[in-house]
Amino acid sequence: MNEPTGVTQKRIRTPRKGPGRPAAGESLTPQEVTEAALRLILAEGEGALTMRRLGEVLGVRAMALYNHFPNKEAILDAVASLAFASMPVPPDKGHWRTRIKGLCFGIRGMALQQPNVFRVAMTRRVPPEKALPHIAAALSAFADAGLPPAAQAVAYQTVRLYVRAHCLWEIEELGVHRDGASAGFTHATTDLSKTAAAAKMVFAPDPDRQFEAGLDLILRGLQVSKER
Amino acid sequence: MNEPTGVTQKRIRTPRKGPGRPAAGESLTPQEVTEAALRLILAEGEGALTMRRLGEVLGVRAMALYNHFPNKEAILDAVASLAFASMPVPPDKGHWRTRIKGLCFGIRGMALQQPNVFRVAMTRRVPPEKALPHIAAALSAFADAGLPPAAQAVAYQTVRLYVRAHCLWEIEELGVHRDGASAGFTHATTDLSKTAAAAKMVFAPDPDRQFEAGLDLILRGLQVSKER
DNA sequence: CACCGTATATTTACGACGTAATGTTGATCC
DNA sequence: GGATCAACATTACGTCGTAAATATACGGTG
Repeated sequence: MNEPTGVTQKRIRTPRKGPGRPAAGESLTPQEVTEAALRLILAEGEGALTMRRLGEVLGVRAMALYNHFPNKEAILDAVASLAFASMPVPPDKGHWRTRIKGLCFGIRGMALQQPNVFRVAMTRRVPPEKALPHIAAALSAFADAGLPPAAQAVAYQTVRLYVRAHCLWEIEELGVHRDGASAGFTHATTDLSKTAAAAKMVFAPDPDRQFEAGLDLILRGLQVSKER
Repeated sequence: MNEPTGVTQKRIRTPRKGPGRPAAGESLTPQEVTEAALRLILAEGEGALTMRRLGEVLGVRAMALYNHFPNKEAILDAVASLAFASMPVPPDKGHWRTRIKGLCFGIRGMALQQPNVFRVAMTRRVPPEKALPHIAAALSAFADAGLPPAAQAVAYQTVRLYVRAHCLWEIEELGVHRDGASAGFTHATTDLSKTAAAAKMVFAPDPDRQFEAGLDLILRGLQVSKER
């Protein structure tokens, strides 16, 4: 039940013997703490992030962390910001449609590769300036699509919410559980078959196509409102 | 810090004196437990749902609950199912568009009236048969819109994810916090004004219009794919 | 009526959690 | 070279979910 996950979390520094100030240049920084927390979450899920555990990874007792962060919440916020900053932002070149889709697929890529980190990043509220590159890129694309500002805002928010929800749903349904282990597809096609063959599709395991299809659906609506 | 919330949680039955089997007809049922848990969450948020606290409300020690549920997770799952069952399902009459919108607005209504319960219901995975009425109603409407089964599935999933994400975002942004208290609108219009006037809209406090606009955007795309 | 198994509760206890409060050390500055 | 202070350790508190052991009353069976 509590077996090691295979991913070994290296201690960054060997634990110190007694109390007192550490040797010169051996002091902890918020960056180190944040990155260690991110690695811990990446490997074993948010549930594995414990003050004691994080301290252990950093070669320090739990309470030492409170010199750099006011509480655990703040550490998680920092992790979320860091994760957000690591998401790709494609350049402002090409058709607006491909730009938007590139943005969305980039986000989904991170969701699939680092589901635990993604979940933390999406669950917490992140300061808007961390997301500013993405916002700017999206709005620029929607502007190039010929949308007036108000419609840009609606489009951005709609796409953003859809992408977020789909990715969270996908990593949840794929059984990437909160605490590291991964399970098989649950394939919830119980006896919905009588409702419609379509119902099967709703829970069917083709997330790639579903993601793109939903995205295209939204962008199609955009196209229409542009043409009017 | 620990002040009463104004909403008093009544004890359903007075606590018993000693151990042993309760008098006839005084035994707990899973329904009672589930409903009490829902009331607790409704009034004070998921964070207030504690085995001890729930037991207290039911006039019982915490461990007594383990006779009816294997663990706390199961109780939360039951609450989620109960909440899901309480969501309105409009009848299959009228234009498909108004039916879909009615469905969505009904869900959002519950989200705004019972944000804490809604969050629990949306956060946990609920057995598909509990959502079957909604699924059936939505698919029926999309079928009436002339969509083939595959497109019905895409439309359903897209709308579902959007509605869920918007409602969660809204109750989060409106400051209905996880543990009962409500804060003001944070109005995160820091210095994004330089990006575009549209950026302001993204975070602007008009959730009603935003919700409907996003929904219309998606349904507009649907209309197009129907006409082809 | 006496008896007993079973369902339901209480009691006690364990380990893990976040963190408040306090103690201890080494580096740095006047 | 003593005082200051930053960064750690230590101890402790209250809370959590829940495992294990125990006690009681009801429903059958003799």
